[in-house]
Amino acid sequence: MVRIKKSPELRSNELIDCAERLFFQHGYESTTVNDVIREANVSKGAFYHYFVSKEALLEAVATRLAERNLKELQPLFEDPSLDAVGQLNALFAGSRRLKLDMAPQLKNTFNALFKPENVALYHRIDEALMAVSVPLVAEMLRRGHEEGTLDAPDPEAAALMLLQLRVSVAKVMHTALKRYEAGDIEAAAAMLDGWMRTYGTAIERFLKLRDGSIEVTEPGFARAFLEA
Amino acid sequence: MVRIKKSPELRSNELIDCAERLFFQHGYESTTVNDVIREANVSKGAFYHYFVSKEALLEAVATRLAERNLKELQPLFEDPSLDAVGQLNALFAGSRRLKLDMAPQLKNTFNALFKPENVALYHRIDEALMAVSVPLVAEMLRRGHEEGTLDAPDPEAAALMLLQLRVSVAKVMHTALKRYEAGDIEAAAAMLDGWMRTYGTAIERFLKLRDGSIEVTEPGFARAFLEA
DNA sequence: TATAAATAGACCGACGGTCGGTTTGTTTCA
DNA sequence: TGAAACAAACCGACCGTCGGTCTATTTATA
Repeated sequence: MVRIKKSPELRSNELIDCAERLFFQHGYESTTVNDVIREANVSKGAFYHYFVSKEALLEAVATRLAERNLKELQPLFEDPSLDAVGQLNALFAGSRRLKLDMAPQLKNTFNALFKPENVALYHRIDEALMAVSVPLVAEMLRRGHEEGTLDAPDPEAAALMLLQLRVSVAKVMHTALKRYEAGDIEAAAAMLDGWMRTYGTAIERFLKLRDGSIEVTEPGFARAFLEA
Repeated sequence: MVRIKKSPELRSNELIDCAERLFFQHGYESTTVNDVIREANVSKGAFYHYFVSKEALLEAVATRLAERNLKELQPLFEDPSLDAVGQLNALFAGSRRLKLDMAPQLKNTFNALFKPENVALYHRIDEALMAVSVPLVAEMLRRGHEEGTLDAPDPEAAALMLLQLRVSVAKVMHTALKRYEAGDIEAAAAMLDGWMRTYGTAIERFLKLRDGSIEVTEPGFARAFLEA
């Protein structure tokens, strides 16, 4: 094979690119190191020069995903024109926009992430996302508590719990998606919509906000997402 | 090797016994099928006669664990002398008793379950526990809503969310345990106690109960558990 | 030109899983 | 009654694949 040399960062990123694609496409366990190096046109020696193990590659994928997520969220949390509740709502609004824009990829991602052979992938990504999100949300809750716009005893704990609740929404999005694909469209949309509302209610009550102050979803969103 | 024949159920349970022990002791991934059959004194052929894969064995372990959990919880949920809030508190009280009684094993379990090589184990157990718990809790919430002792819109969704919150408590128990083992006893106890209180507050607020009606923990519990 | 980083790819051992065959118990029927 | 037929349980040698290692070679750079 011809010997090609590239800058370390480039190579490393190419490997992570391939891995990310393959992991989501075929699952983490079903993707072999040989698959990755074939796609990336790299020898095994080169691969193990950059990553000590397949596991390390997974971690790199998860970390990069979380970092990108952080970069998107960061500005929102630093916006001084919004109070904490406004930030939360902006977060959900942004999340909705993103979900609609990237619906096809996202659906694919969900399907991949919840496959049993992908628990490792799911877990690592969740861990990485939590690691970057908890401090951000905790800080937001602290500010909101000081402003008096919400009531969050122990912002750290509350942040983790709020983010933990997010998992239940992800779960229900997945089952709703399955149901939609099975043709049960009405039920799927109704379920997703209802659960997202309940999620909003849970947050409102937990943070002692008045009813309706959190807008996790908006009329027609569930359906629009499913049909996108 | 001498040929020993046993009733299928016995054999199968022996295999699950060994697997459970080995999985928790050395981790799921580090435990090989050969390890299991060696401990169980069974040939490979016999093993694959009972389980189609190593994965299937893991599922069996998780399912049995969840079933046992269900058997312990079932009576409590059927106790007619308690209202829904009383049931919840009884649940937490029982859980505390159990935690103190089995503290050593539980600590070991926690350490095993949160090791990175055990995500599959963790995930499967969580899934199995959820599957048996959600209907129970949902039914309890429905009853409570009818009684008027609590306010749970959409009991199914609320049940899943409440149970999802439990994960954050498990996470904090693990970190508190680590901190305790590192010698930071005061901080560990304070952290665990505080977070459990926050968990209680979250539940109270979500279900619109009056402050202090949910007793997730009691004075001195966190410390007692850590020192047990 | 010396040195270290980067790349190549043959190779290894362990692992999950398969397969052909044996043993044991149970059912069927002359 | 007993032997033939069948099914379930069991055995362990074997296989293909996979993550990871190793040695050799090339390339950049100081």
